[in-house]
Amino acid sequence: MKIRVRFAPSPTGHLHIGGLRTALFNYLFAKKEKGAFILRIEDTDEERSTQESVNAIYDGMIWAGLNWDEGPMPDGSIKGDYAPYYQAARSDAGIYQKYIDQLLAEGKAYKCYCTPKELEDMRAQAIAEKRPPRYDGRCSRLTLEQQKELEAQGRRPVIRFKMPKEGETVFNDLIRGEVRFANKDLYDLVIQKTGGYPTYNFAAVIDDHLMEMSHIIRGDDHISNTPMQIRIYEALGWKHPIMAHLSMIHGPDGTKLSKRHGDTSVIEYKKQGYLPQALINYLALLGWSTPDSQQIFAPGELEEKFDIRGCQKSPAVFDPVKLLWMNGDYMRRMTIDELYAAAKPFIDETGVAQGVDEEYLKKIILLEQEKYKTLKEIPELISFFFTDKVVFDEAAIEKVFKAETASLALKSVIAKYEALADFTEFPIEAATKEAAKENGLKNGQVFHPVRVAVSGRTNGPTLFKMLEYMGKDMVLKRLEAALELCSK
RNA sequence: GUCUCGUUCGUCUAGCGGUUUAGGACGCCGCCCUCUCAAGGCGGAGAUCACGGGUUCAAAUCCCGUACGAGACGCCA
Repeated sequence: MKIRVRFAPSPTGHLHIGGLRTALFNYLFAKKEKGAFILRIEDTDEERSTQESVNAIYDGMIWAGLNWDEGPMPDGSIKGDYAPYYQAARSDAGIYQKYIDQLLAEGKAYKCYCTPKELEDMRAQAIAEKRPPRYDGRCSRLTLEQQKELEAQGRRPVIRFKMPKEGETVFNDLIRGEVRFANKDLYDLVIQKTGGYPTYNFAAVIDDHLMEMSHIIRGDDHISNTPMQIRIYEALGWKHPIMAHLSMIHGPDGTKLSKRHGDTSVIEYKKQGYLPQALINYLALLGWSTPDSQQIFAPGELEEKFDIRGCQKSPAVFDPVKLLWMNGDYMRRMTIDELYAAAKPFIDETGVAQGVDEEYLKKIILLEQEKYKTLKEIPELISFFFTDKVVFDEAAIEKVFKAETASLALKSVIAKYEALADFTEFPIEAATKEAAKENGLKNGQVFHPVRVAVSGRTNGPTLFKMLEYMGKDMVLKRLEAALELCSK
């Protein structure tokens, strides 16, 4: 059997973390099984679907590196032999209508004339009477005359699928094993809306079959749809794909991850300076693991090691702190060229290093590589190299410059540095230590004021390299200026 | 309310009947390294495996209940 899986988002907003994870598991499964990963756009919600959202989904997927083998492409072209990949276009092509007509003709579906208001009242009443709020199938008993009468009144019907009411529907879920539903708990769901578009439960079945999906990997919020979809497959005489329901991602409060939890758009993570590889690695580990609990995966390793049997049945809480750690870990593993390329847009955005020589900027970035957790914090950490004046941290002044010996330390260091012909790391270090020794100061009593004087803060890169990169002129200027801030 | 699914350190997880004093990771704490901050190294605290019954010589692991949690119940997907 050819392995074919899909990610089928509805374009009603940005691609979010939950959606990305579903896409990722499908992608990894396809890669691992040497199958095809298909993108299908489920835009049958006429009110909410937008092309803008489709573009946002493309952006998110491409940034995350989840390239699809089939589907619509951002440049407007189409890849794959099962086009169209937009459901609205498929609907316009009459693809769904054909099967609607077939089910109608076979008596497996019927017209329902209930208005949204009537349905809402029915639900409200059912809840009040503590009954399940489901459609009771009343329109299935309408005679032809009654239907004509309602149409004469100007009512437009929806089409509902006639669910079996007895027996049970059982399917074998790849992740959960056997799942059984009593058919009495199913209900006659709408398969075609008044406007002529199919509903999700119907369109997904038709397309998954027509596009020859071998497996359906989706969130377990779809589990209760599954028996009804299976009944539609059967009514059409089709075999259903293998089902696999992923556990949900939860927020810290234990409910399904939503916007207020940080289920923010994938692009927002990009803006916040996360690396796509790190986000993907983190997401892969939410609800999935290898037998040895491996944490960090080299490029291509996830694709190789993914095994759907490692999927967790229970939901996972999204932990931004671990994501942050992982992002930092990925940043530490980057070569300077990689890091520079990734950081450049963030640096340019702030304008802190405008016109700075590339090789020089790389050296500066490298100085604090082990400190970065996101790309976004790089400009702030390196900006003191490029500003005219040092921006001092108040606490640093208080702690370091107010020391009795600060002024003495700076003065002696200035004298030493002025005399230095070779202003590079090791001579600077020797000169600084000499200054300390000659004045009976501990190294720290000199190092710390110098550090604050040139950088404005107490925590920064290794001192002497920093001074070397900064250059003699700037260092001396800053040391002089700092003298003003010291208590005598 | 009904149905479905789930339940191992705070969090992500390993574990698929004996090798378990329940392993790893994040976070937390301590020590080392050290010019600061990080990073790194080492160590520590942290889980009566939700609870109660069974099955078995033996259960975190199998079965049944209970509790709790989540999801679904749309002319949304």
